Amino acid sequence: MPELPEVEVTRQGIAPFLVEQTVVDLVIRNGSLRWPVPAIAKQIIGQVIRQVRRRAKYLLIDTDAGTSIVHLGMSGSLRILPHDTPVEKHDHIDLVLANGRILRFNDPRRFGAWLWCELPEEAHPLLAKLGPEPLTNAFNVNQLATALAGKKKAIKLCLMDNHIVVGVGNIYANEALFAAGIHPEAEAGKIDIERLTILVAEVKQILAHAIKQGGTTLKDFTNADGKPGYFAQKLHVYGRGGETCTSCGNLLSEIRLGQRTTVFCGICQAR
DNA sequence: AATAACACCTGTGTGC
DNA sequence: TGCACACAGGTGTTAT
Repeated sequence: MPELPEVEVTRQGIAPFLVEQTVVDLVIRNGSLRWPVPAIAKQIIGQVIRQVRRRAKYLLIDTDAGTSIVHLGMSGSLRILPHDTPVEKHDHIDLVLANGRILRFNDPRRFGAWLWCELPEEAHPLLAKLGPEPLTNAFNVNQLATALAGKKKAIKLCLMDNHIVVGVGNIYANEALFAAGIHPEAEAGKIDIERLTILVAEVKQILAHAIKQGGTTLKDFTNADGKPGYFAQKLHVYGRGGETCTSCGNLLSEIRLGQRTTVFCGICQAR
């Protein structure tokens, strides 16, 4: 489900209900996620939540004793609900708060994760090797050009590589390349600096705009209040293979790159 | 070292 | 109606 905008929308939605709250319980109904939810995750019980941060697509729930590392995978969601809300299918975990609310983790495919890490979490293996955040100045054309130098694989695969830049998944990789006029199969190391400059700007612009729109709801993404995102209405290529290009009217091409559906305009994104 | 393929899992849509 | 299959917003692990 979520790429960076959806995770950030989730963070913004849940944070006000969590910060400064005491955790009363952690109910694990099904700890069989991508990795087993460790027993030590219950260390959060009795702690006060200090802040809720995001690194890449990971949500970090900070307490004085440690940090819960939560990932939504492909189909995960987090909702703030009254503590007595009936449990539905795939409601795997509840973080129970002293204020009578719960943070409920639902994830049909169970590709998500709920881990625990003693500070500092930057050293955690999952987070240690991540590239720069796309919405910070650490992601810029110099950094990108350096990271892509000599790379022979397709630019789209590089955009989706967490070592190069985090948070850009299949939807926004397609959209950013269309906006920048770059063919998704273009050899990453051979793209000129002018194009890369545009690409960096488009990645930032598209992600920021998607966050403002509440994220992209393709099927079932909702924010912490249960409301969908509206960015899907602004998608130019994702999910539109065979339809007409919004810029030139040409029929959009659809291929597979790295096992992921890739859509582009052969005219606007010529090699 | 870099790249490509596979793995995890459930739900949904399509075509027969 | 049933069944087989392809595909879905991610990413760590394994193989080439």
